[in-house]
Amino acid sequence: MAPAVRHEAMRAGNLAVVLGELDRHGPLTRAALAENTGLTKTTVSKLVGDLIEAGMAVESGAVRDGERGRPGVAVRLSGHRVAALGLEINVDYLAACVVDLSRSVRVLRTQAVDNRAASPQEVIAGLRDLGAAMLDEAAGLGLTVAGCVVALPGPVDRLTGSVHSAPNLGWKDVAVTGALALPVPVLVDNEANLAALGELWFGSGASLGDFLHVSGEIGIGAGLVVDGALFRGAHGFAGELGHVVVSPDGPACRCGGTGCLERYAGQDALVPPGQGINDLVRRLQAGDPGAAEACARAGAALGVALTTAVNLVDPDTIVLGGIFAPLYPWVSGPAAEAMRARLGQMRAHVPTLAVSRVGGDAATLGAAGQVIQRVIADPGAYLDLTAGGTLG
Amino acid sequence: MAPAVRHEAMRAGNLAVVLGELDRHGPLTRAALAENTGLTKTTVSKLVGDLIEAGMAVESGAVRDGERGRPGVAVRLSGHRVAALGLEINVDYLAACVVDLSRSVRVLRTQAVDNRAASPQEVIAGLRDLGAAMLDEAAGLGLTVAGCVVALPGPVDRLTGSVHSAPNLGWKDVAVTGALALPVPVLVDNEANLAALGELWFGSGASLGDFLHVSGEIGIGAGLVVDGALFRGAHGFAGELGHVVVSPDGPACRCGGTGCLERYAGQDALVPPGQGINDLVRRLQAGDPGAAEACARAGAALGVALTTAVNLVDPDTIVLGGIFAPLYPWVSGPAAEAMRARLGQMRAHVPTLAVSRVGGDAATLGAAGQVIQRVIADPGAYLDLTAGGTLG
DNA sequence: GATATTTAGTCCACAACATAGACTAAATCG
DNA sequence: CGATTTAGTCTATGTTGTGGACTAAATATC
Repeated sequence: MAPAVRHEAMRAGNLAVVLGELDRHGPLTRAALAENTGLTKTTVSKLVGDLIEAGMAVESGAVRDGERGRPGVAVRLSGHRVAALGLEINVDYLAACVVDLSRSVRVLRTQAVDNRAASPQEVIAGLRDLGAAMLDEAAGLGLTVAGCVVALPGPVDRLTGSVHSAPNLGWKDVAVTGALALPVPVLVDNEANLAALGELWFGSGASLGDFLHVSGEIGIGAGLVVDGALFRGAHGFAGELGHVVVSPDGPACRCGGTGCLERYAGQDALVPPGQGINDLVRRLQAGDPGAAEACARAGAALGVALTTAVNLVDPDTIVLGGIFAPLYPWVSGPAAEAMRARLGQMRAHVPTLAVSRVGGDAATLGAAGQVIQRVIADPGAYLDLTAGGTLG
Repeated sequence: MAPAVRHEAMRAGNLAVVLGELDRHGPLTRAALAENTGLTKTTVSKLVGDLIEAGMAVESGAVRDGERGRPGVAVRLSGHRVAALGLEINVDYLAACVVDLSRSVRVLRTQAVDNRAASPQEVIAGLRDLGAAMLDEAAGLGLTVAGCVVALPGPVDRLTGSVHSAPNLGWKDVAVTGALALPVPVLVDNEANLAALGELWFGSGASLGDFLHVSGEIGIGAGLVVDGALFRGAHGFAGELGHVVVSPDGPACRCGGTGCLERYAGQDALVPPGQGINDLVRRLQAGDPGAAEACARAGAALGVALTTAVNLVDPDTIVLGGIFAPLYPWVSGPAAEAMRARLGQMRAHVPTLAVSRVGGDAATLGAAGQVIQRVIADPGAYLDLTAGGTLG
């Protein structure tokens, strides 16, 4: 049920309206904010005052809109006080970043580690060290970290902060949030979900409407962004594109099914064991016809799965990330062709394919971005956090 | 952007909180409402007073909770004043219903007409007559109709109230809202979407969480309900289950693709032309092995498509409606088996299959229910409508 | 260069709403 | 019958946004 609306909720709501407007439509004067939000100038002035005091907004010089009249003072999001920590555990690396309220990446670090060889406890200990170092660094920059999100390659229970099963890591029933023990609130989330959000906030997402972001790795995941928010499904396991059935009589998959997309377009289907995607790209660039053929087949299978996804979920755009980003020139054509052939007659608008603009850091950035998003959506909850903050 | 929160919005929000609580948790005393919503007794009393004055709530006798102390007065939704009109245009009938605020069906009427033989203008004129008759009848019952939703078998543009293309009706670019010209606000929506909502409000939906409702007819549509609201996708065309690819090399489909679910489990794939579903059911009940075999094949194909849907969209339950309701005993087994085989290993919870409890009226009822839902979600917008209302 | 005009931002009296707690009402318990 | 308990109302108060008057700072016009 929607919570009762009290006076404080009204206040919090309007703070969010003003901060959200600053976030979306750049620097604005108080007068313009009043115009855009429908609030009075008086109210906007008070709210902006509070945001500035909390270090979430700053004045940034006079602005003449060309017309006559007294010039206004531009107000914009401030990146000087509030920040977020993004962490990522993946098969062969740990990553961390600090992002400030204006979504500038202030620190970004990656550690190559073979996490399959280590126990979950060792991996989490390593992540804690990395996270703690990032928090120190953030403090050194004068930043107060509002929270932390951890990206994991597998389905997670966000309520308990634990992983039921992450086959790629070899994890089963690992409690992450508790074990991490960082001095900020911690949430965990699925890597594919966060990569989609990373694309939304740090890639081409702002110019996209609703989109489906495909994270091709060993498994193939997808994140669906609708109205600026993730669609998670009833249990948080939506977006398992890798196990969409491409051909019911196809080869057996590790999920127990047959003919899943993963068997046609996952990394293991494209690259012989021991090699990486870069090897494949090199062969493709050298003009190896067998490699091109394999990619075309994978692209066609991807196109079938995406057709199905479009029919069910109706995204506006489809962004290919992960291994499909470097393979885009060889994969996207056949995929788009399959979609056009199957969808073109029924739909006025067949979704466009696009490459991911964010590289391998999409999930890490999306993790931090999710905290920032939360702050912007409810600044009232974070005013205290930062009021007594560092220098300023 | 979320609208600015003004005083009136606070009021409207709390009215919705109270009315929503009454809707979900049955008759409650003012004290219990205060407890449940977090509002004070004073505030609840004022809000309840307004709701009673507007005819949206009534007091209904004293209540002793068994304990001692002064007994409270139970307050519940009132069905005596506010109502909604649901209309449906389908291939071979028109239907209409009047539903009151407490979601009781007050009038329900169906007219058998061959709408393929008539022009869209004639069909809409017929619907207008039916709708106007229902409005008269509602007025006779002392009901004020807050709005109307029209269910159509095809994708609609809800903003303009028009149908781009409804192949089953043979319609192309028909503006419905404008042509209908009823003296209440009119919206149009897709039949499969509304059938899902019909199941939510008039079937087993209340006990379900998030669910996918499959409407099998000549085409196969689906509506996904998440958090009590429809998931529509970017353009409102989500849920086209009928064109999910079951087998990429399968038979050609009228959509231009190949191997769509519709070709395996649509009405035309199960029943020879000229016959209806009832004929098939009769053969099945008589023990016709060929018919049972055909249903099993259709069920298996449905299971493959549903597996894909579960992977992408993660519903909690799947409700089979339309032609799959009478065929449930013969179709659900193979479908469930396919899903279990493909999903059981990965997922802790494989969605349950269930039969629709609402019959062919699901979409009509869902249409009216959507208006009721809107009133309950924002009673403030409808207070005036009913304040000067009929007798009382 | 002085004055009018225009736009930005602040100030102050006021209105809308929810709150807290005192108060009245109506039941059961002893 | 009085004590206790719970429901509901009443009154004074607090928080928040509003509207319009006011000040500030620019350009346009004469």
